[in-house]
Amino acid sequence: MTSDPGRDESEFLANYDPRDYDPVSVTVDVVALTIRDGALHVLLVRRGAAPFAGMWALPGGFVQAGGPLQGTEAEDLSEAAVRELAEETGLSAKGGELGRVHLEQLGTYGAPGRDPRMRVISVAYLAFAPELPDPEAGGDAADAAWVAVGALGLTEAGDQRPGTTRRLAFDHARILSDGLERARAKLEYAPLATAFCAPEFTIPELRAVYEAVWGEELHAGNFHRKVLSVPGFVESTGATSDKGGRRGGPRPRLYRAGDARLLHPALLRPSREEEIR
Amino acid sequence: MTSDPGRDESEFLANYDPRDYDPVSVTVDVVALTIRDGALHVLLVRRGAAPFAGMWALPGGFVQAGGPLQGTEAEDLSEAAVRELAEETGLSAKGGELGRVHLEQLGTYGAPGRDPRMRVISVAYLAFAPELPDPEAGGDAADAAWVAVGALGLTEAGDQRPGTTRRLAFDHARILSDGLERARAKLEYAPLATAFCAPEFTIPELRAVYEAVWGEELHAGNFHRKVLSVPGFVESTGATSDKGGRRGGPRPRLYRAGDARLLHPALLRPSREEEIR
DNA sequence: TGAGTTCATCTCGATATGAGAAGAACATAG
DNA sequence: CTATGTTCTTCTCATATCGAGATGAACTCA
Repeated sequence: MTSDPGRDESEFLANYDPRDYDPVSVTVDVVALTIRDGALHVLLVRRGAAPFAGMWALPGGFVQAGGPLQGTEAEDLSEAAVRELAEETGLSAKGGELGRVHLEQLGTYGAPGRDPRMRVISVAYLAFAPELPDPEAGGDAADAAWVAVGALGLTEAGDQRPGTTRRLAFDHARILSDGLERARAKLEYAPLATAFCAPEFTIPELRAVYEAVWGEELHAGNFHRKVLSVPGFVESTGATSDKGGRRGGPRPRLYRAGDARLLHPALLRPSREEEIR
Repeated sequence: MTSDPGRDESEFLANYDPRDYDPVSVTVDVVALTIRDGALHVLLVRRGAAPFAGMWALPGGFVQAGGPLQGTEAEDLSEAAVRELAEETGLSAKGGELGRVHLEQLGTYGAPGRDPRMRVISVAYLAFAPELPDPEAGGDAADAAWVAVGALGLTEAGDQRPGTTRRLAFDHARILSDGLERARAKLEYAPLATAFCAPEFTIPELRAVYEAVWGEELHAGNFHRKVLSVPGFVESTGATSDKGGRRGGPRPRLYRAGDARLLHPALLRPSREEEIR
């Protein structure tokens, strides 16, 4: 050990040349989920450039490292996720459509060969959004659309069933599968379902979110009792919706998201018994 | 769209030069946890080289990109985690001491400026190990040791309290904090506590794991009832420990880990009420 | 031998859950 | 306008789970 590590360090930095190492690129990909027409949808872009040109993919792109070659500012990973989402879909980031989305890190995918160009490490993010307008393609994307998750033919193994029309590029089928499983699990113990709703929502709307994500119907009475009994999940606005349901029924009451960060006790999905082993 | 995307793609790859981009490095860091003397310990190395020479850090290092400059094989991220763990601690990877550790991805940290050398993205892994021998320093590490987590003065904000002797390099205090919170949460619904134990263990030993990770005492009778009632958590060996407890008591029975992947119903920690808001 | 500790099991009240029922409010077809 | 069917909201009841405490037997140590 030296008595002056500070000197060692500046000396080290002066002699350090990153170009002596094999290059690795870092990208950010986003699994953005929303509910449309009662079904879970994911935001996809059609690739306009190689590799995998013409195939569908999660919105994403390279992280701006910050340096002289491209003259870009260094950005944190979550900032890169929001930027890519905005660039490739035409949705506005700050205060606009993307202002109310919940964003969290999903995982990082770095198997050798997952990108034919070079060694690419992808940091995947998971986003939950209320119903948003149709996206407009931008950046490298030839097209962009909300696609029903059920139409992608995802298998439990993270693949797509043969015959599925919209094929996903890279290992994005696996990333999407992981994101869906995370969403299903997290709805149990976190108040995330409200992120899919408008600022004011009804209990039946909230139940529709759970049913869309979990893919199974819930007991309306028990769900209602449960949501109101979990402290901080929702709070009443005192108001009532101005219309009844599409097929009849009384006007439901309106609620806001509460201040709880965890749901206790949790809302467990009925089908969990199958997954235990 | 072209009618022959394959040609586009090979053409693209021929013209593609990664050196046109600002460089980003990717490292893997490991939060390796174990129980020693009834307390939770984490594996740390003392840095021998700049930056942060002399400070303590999580074991880790650069991912081998696979390329001509260094002549290394490309490796997946989890392989890199095991390799770094072995290199810097002298523990043997395959079939040896590291053979029985549980490894999972924790998260990725990429804030600009977190490494003074250059833009570095760190993929953090979380490892759960039964009691292992003392490590031997290797690679870039000047020293390596199991350190009691309680002695590091971690705050909820991911910092270290002033006056703590062992200072952590980079943002490793935050990474460690995140790893501990993941461990605490995951013990609730996954049979991970058995990963801290020998192949055969007693219910009181399992309870000691929960108490060490959660930092609170549990009701022995209720814990016993609960563990035996969760399907697939543990299975009886039929045998009985050959000694009683250190301070008396009957000889406890021996169990093995069961085949459950999720604990249902979960074992909820008593103190969770404080974290809800 | 005696005192103190621990394992393993049981009891009891409080709480949570699943399934079903019922009344009131509403949309829509006729 | 009326009749029919749907939906919201609240109940009931049986069952499952949980927290707290108690008990007897087995064991260590002084």
